[in-house]
Amino acid sequence: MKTHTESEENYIKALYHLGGEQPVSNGDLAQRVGAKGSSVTQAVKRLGQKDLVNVVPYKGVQLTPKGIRLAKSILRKHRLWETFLVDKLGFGWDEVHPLAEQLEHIQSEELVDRLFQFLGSPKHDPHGDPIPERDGQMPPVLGQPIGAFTAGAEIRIVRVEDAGSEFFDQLDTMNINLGNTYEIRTISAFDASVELGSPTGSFWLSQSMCANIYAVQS
Amino acid sequence: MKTHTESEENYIKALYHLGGEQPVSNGDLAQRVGAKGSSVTQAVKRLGQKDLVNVVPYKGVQLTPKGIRLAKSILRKHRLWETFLVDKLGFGWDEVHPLAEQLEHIQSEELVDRLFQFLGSPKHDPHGDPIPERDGQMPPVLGQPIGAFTAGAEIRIVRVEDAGSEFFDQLDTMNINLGNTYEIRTISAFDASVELGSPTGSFWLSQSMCANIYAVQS
DNA sequence: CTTTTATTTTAGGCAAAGCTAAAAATTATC
DNA sequence: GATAATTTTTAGCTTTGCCTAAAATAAAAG
Ligand SMILES: [Mn+2]
Ligand SMILES: [Mn+2]
Ligand SMILES: [Mn+2]
Ligand SMILES: [Mn+2]
Repeated sequence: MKTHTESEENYIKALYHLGGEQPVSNGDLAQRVGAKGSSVTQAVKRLGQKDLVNVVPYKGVQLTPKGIRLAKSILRKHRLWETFLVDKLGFGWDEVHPLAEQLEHIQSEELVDRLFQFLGSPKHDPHGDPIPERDGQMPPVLGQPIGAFTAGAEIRIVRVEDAGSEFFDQLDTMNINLGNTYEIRTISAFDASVELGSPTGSFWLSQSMCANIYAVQS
Repeated sequence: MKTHTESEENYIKALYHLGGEQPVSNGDLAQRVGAKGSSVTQAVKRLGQKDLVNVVPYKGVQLTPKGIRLAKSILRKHRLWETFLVDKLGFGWDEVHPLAEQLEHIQSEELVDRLFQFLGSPKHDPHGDPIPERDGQMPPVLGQPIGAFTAGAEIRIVRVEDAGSEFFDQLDTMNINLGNTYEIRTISAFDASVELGSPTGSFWLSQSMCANIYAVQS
């Protein structure tokens, strides 16, 4: 049960985010971790020696099974900490990501298990993203983009994509939260914007807002 | 509000632990951080450049006011996290120190403030050690060693020194916890061991156990 | 199928943090 | 006060992780 540096873990996380189990290009990885390509070449060489990735020069980098396991365990910690910060400490869902990026590197199986219990064995984090299970299984990725429903449908918001702080601000000012339910009133044939109705009135959501908000029929 | 590396923070913490505001020798510091003297010489030079310590070659290293502020803020985080781990996650008080050594390096004022509130604004950690206030003030260091009381006194355990895991195991098997109250029955003139009485019976504590257990009259 | 463009790797540096071994300074001893 | 023992510093090396600039390779365009 070796231990990894923060940098290593960030590369693994980036690889999982970009490609999942598929190979990722040097350039994309460099962009994601915020380093230069040359640094990435070196870094993945180190990861390769630890059997966390397979590197094919000029072709791409791919997580090994071991790398995937590590990626999921970091993601699990990230999302559990986000849940803690929102549910227990009262942070806004737009504030917790940078903090979770620090907390996700704390190493202790025991701590993760206890945190998980303390939070009531959650399956999804404050943004609706699935929290990997202890054994690596992934709960379902919930919902479809709002635009995918048809007029008349009753929907419940179950997930939002992290589309930056302005997006979260907009959700905030419109009072849109996970769990909210609406009726789909209209879907514009012109610009794909959507009119949502609730007991208290109705309002329009732009196409780009809709694209980042996921819901299920309720 | 610059940010510090984990190594830097560990040196600062070690300096505060060893000398408080007083100078500390290279050797003592090396021993405490688990590095060689030569590494320490280098490290404190770097800390000096950041105005966290004053170095007098061959003489010793001393925290600056800025260094003291940092030391206290790390200690605050350490002890708040220990409180969280014990009070909220149900860890034993003998298990939390290594975890807190990781968590103490998480950087976020906001997180510390919210954690503090969440825990009910505690003044002391699970071992009875004072938690520095937001502004650097220190709550009182509680209690006197058990041997300092006189026979007949009613006492309450308020603090234990971290004297290693065997010490904690011993406390555990003897069922001794913070908050417990006893009567001092006897203090041996021969070996300074102490007989404590409780409603359920009485038992003897060796001198070296007593030296690490602090109590107040109750 | 060349040539141009874009991507990736190499080569060479730098800073943080550690190490060992040798030199220098301090402290203790006779 | 000179010498021996201890402590501290210097010098030189290592690894991680990042950088820039140049060389090599792959992909796109003609
Ligand atoms: Mn996140
Ligand atoms: Mn991270
Ligand atoms: Mn502790
Ligand atoms: Mn530490």
